[in-house]
Amino acid sequence: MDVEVPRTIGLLWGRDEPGRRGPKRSLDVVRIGEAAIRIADKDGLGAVSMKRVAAELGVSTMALYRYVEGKDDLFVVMLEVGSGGLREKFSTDWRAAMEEWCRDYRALLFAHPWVLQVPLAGPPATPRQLDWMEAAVLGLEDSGLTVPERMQVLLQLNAYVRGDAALNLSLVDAGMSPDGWPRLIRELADPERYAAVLRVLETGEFDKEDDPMEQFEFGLARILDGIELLVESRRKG
Amino acid sequence: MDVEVPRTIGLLWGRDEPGRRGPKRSLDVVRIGEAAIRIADKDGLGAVSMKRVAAELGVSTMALYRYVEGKDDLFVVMLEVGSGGLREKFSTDWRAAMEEWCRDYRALLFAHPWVLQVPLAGPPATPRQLDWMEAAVLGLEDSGLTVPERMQVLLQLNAYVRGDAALNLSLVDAGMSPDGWPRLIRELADPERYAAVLRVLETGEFDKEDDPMEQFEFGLARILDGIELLVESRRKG
DNA sequence: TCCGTTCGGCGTATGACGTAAACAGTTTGC
DNA sequence: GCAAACTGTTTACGTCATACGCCGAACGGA
Repeated sequence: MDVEVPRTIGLLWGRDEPGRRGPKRSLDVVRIGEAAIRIADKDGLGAVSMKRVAAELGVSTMALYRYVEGKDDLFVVMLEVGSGGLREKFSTDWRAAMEEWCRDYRALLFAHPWVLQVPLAGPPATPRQLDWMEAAVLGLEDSGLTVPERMQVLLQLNAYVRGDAALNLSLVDAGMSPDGWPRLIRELADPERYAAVLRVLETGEFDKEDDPMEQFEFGLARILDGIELLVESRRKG
Repeated sequence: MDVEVPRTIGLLWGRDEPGRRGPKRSLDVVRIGEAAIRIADKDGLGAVSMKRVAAELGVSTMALYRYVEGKDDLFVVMLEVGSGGLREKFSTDWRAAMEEWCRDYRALLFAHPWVLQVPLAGPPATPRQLDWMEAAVLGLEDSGLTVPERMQVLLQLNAYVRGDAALNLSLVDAGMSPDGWPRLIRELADPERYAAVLRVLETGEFDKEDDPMEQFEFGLARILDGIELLVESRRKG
């Protein structure tokens, strides 16, 4: 009835076999992950190559393969090591707790934009990933929601935070001036077929850049409003 | 005051310069995009290489560069060509319209899972991408929401549909049996530190696989509930 | 009609990438 | 001390995106 645990995931859980024979190891998965993260933070996920990470550590490329099965594995390690920043104590009120959770998450994504580009391979299975999940599940525990409903809430919040961050970061990433996109659309779009979009652009509400944080909080409040409806219906009915 | 339009985006808007001298072109961006999509649908986005796309079209690798500036550009074309499936007529009621929009979007993502993996480079700027936006904006037009609020709603729905699809598809992708993940967690997670998560797993609500479509609709309804609150507050107050 | 310009498709070449395999040096257990 | 086990390195291979130069096709002007 044993579960087959992928090797690197085991390592991240501290399941390191004690050293026996041979030379001492000069690295460990965490240091490798930190080096990769340093590169990704500076030059983007695309700049993370085995060679570059090895160089950052002053070691040959192939040395990494003693600690990590391959590049996919390296991504797993990066996600784990880079997923800090979760606060210790959350509010007891479920709504406040969820707000805090989302803000922490958002801060993480803005600090490490590459997280959004890592091709995710399955549900969370490493300690810090689970820390995030634990905090969220715990925060919802006194909400009165059923278990599937709580999972649904998690999905929604997770998706919202990621979506918001992805949009804001991609704008920066595309190197567009704030009014670059509206100008482009006005130039290209057939005014009849895209009447509604153009009408929105004409209001000028796009050019004046609202505070992204404010936008984020507004949307979050709306989502939590919806969830609160559900919570209340579960409490009453 | 001219706007600099990226070459391939111009092509997609039909801004093809009329043929002049030289041999007739044997391809066009749309056929290239279709070939790439055929490959991505079958073997994933990772299998889309210039060589492979060219082979699919019975042409040499370098021929593609006459139509597409590079691989990033190819992705833009793929997104554009693959973004069909939007219905013609939407309900006039904003909520029903948004439901239809989300369902169409979800269907698209399940038909072409690679869409979620394409590194997106900026806001939508091609015809079909804008069709989606037009439909959504139009659907919200009689909601009474302000323009920024409508954009917020769009972001939320977009994020939710993508997040839901990403989760469901990544589970399939990781090749996990339905109970694979819970088993793994139970094996690895410290029962004290991850008490809440483990409590959720114990309910067994995870192993029995709910209909994903039903889950999707449930979550969507909750989000729309939240938006409806906002709509009503704008109508009354 | 003919020629020069222009352009489409192809072949080759380059440098980066991920990683398999063989190797050499070091530590440990017997 | 010797062999096993384990370390990091070197070399090598196949694949990738793509820069460059060539050839021949098609058209415009003469």
